[in-house]
Amino acid sequence: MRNFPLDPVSRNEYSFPVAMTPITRTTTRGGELKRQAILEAALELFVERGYHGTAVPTVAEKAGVGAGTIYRYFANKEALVNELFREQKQALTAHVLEGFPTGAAAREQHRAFWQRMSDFARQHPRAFAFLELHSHRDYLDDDSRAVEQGIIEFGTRFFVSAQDRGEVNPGSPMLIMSMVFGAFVGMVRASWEGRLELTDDAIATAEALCWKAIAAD
Amino acid sequence: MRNFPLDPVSRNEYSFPVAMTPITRTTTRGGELKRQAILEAALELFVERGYHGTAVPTVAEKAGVGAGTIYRYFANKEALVNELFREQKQALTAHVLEGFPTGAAAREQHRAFWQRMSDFARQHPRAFAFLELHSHRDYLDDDSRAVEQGIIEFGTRFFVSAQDRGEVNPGSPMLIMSMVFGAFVGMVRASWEGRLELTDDAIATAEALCWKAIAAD
Amino acid sequence: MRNFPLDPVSRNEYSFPVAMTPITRTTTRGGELKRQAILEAALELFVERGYHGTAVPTVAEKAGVGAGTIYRYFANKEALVNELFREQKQALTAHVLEGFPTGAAAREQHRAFWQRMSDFARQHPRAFAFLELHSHRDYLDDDSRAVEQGIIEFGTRFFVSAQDRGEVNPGSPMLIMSMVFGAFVGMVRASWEGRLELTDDAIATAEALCWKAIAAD
Amino acid sequence: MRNFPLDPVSRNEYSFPVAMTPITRTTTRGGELKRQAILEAALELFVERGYHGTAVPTVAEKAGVGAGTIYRYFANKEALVNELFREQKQALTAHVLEGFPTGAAAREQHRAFWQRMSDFARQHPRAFAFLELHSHRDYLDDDSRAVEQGIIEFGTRFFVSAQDRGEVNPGSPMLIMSMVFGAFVGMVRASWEGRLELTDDAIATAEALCWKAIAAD
DNA sequence: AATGAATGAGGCTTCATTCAT
DNA sequence: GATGAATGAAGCCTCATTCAT
Repeated sequence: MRNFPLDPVSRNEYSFPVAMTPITRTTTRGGELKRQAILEAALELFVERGYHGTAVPTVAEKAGVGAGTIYRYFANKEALVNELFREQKQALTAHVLEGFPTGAAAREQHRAFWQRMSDFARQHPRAFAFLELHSHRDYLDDDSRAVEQGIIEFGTRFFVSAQDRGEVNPGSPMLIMSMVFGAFVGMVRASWEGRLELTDDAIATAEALCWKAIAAD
Repeated sequence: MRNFPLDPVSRNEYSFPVAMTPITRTTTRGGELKRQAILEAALELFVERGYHGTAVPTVAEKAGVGAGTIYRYFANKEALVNELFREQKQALTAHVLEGFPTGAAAREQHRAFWQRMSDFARQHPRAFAFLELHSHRDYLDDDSRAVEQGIIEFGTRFFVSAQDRGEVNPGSPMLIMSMVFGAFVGMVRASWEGRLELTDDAIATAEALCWKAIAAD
Repeated sequence: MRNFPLDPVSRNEYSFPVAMTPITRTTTRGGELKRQAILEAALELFVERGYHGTAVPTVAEKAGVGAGTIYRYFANKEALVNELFREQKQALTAHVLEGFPTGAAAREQHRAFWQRMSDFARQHPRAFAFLELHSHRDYLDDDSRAVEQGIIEFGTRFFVSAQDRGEVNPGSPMLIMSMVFGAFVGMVRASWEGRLELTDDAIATAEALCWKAIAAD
Repeated sequence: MRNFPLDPVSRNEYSFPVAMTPITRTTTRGGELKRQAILEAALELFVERGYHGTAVPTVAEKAGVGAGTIYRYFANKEALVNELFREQKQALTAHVLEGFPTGAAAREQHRAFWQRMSDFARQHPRAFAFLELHSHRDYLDDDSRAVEQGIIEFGTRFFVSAQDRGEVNPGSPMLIMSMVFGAFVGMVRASWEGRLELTDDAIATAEALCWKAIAAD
């Protein structure tokens, strides 16, 4: 029926995929504040100009620190972008998964997914744009790829489980997941590019549309 | 009923939106060959490392021409990426629109759209990846943005028209279009990242799913 | 009698140890000229301030080329200092060995050695200072170490051979060689530091002193 | 007979040339300990990588003190290297000169010189390497140059005196001194580079060789 | 027309030094 | 007194662009 490989145990169970480690690299509050300022500045600039298009001193200036200071917190530019990616991807993941109604009906979960993703995209538009509207294949390290893998696996398990319970039509869970997530990203991209507005209505409509596509007949 | 602004004339008509100008900047055939070699090399490299991550001499080397030669065909690096973007976007547009069954039923047109897009994505994976998997906001000029606008407008008009004919459920055409296109991109991205294969079956399934989402009840 | 390890074949034979390759890295004359200008500028500066104390742009300026030009001829600063070291060490070696009276009496050879070394030190004082008055342990690569090894081996073989012929007193050839070469360097260093002058007389005196030290009784 | 300029008074007299000031810059014992730790760390690093190749924070780390602490003991990096040079040069000088048999026969004094130098080189190999195997022309200040001058003058006076007593062959004392010292350094350098071992035998042999070179006929 | 050597501005990073704690 | 986080000048190197050939 489905040739998607998943170990039996996980068929009806899917859970928190990524470590939610609240990293505290520096002991001092001031240090952590500076680290955050650097990450925020980098996020903003990377979204606008991309990783390679952004100069480290520019990040420093926007963060309000000296250029050399960045290297007290990050080994180099690549480490900076990787830590930023991981933190934001984990934040997105946490935003979606914390208190997620894992036991509810599939439709309910689908709605929750769209709701939580939309919340995040609206509250952290740049983080979402950085994560999903840019290609990172160039500089992501293994750790970051692992973090990225986490939410993909979670989504896939959700569809597997929902299919097994007969609430979602059969079909490759990876394909379904990619399309649903793609549709969501497409919506956010349109909003990001000013072609539509992410109102509650729009989101509800989008979610309903998507559900129609995948709901069991 | 729909507040999406479209001039009345175009409601039931949508046609070739973009200039299909087969530009021939250089008179010699050899010149055109070189120009194409440069564009192909640039495409490959931009996909892998991004625009800012790619050095002009690297493009020259991959194209098998001298570094200075690039500047006989393109004013500078930014002009190069813009021409590349336009040519590829226009190629994609042309691939979808040439001989498009404009008069057929919406479902038929939807199928044609998926089919043609998939064809293009499979025949020119790097072109598609360059166009849709990268953020270009940094360097696109007005001309390029206009070209990009073209296919968006075409898609939107299709949905407007199909809605007017009652074949597609109401709802913001821009939202619908963004989600359908997003779903398609999501599918291709998954394939690009090796998470699924773009088989005929997968594409047919995906199209059917999408149609379920938007088909009039 | 002597525990210094040397294969039997080489006992009475010692010959040209290093490749005398007249390297021509760039085809154009202009290129080679620039390369030489860079090496000369580097030599002068390294002698004065040492390798780490010399900035690459300073070398470029003194050589009369752009900073980036240096990297067309040398992979990086370390490659530059290594090529400089090898070229000069080989030049010194060649100066001593070309036409060296290998078959003559030991005293004659000793005289030739002092004569040729002195010639080189007087004609190329900076090259000699760079080679022998600085510590290179920090940045020399294997190739350079191999080149350095060449002349040491040659010297040692000379003493081995002369001892075997009974013209030089027994004793560790490595120790004798190190002391004779050290005495020569000591003399040149004194001259370099302005404490004496390298006149023909001084050199002849020095050679005679040294020979007294090692001549067979 | 000899045109080497030395004031008449000093002809038969040579004595302790340098201030042996045991400087105590800081009152506390702990302070002095820290100062020593810094100097030792610097010595080790300067020998390995040279002055310019060594970063002050690296010295601090190796010394087990904060980076800022170094600046409580030394005005700046250059002051540090100069104080290090002077202390070690004075230590070497003191090691050779304290209790030196000034009145003994020249041969005896020559033996004492080699013996004491060797002792120092074996007990403080890094100090000797720092002092004699590196070029300091870059950063030595006048004080340091004066200290360096001290032992040179002592050595020269010894040879002047020995020549006057007919125990050493005539010839420029500066040349003789430079060669003898050079031969010694050559021997130590060979040992430092692993080409021979500084055994008692080797040292005795070396001293005998040297004496042969300079002894009056 | 084509080349690729040359350039120097600008990018990433280090490090001598300072200063708030 | 001691620390080490912070700084920004300066170092090494890259690369978009030019121009002599």
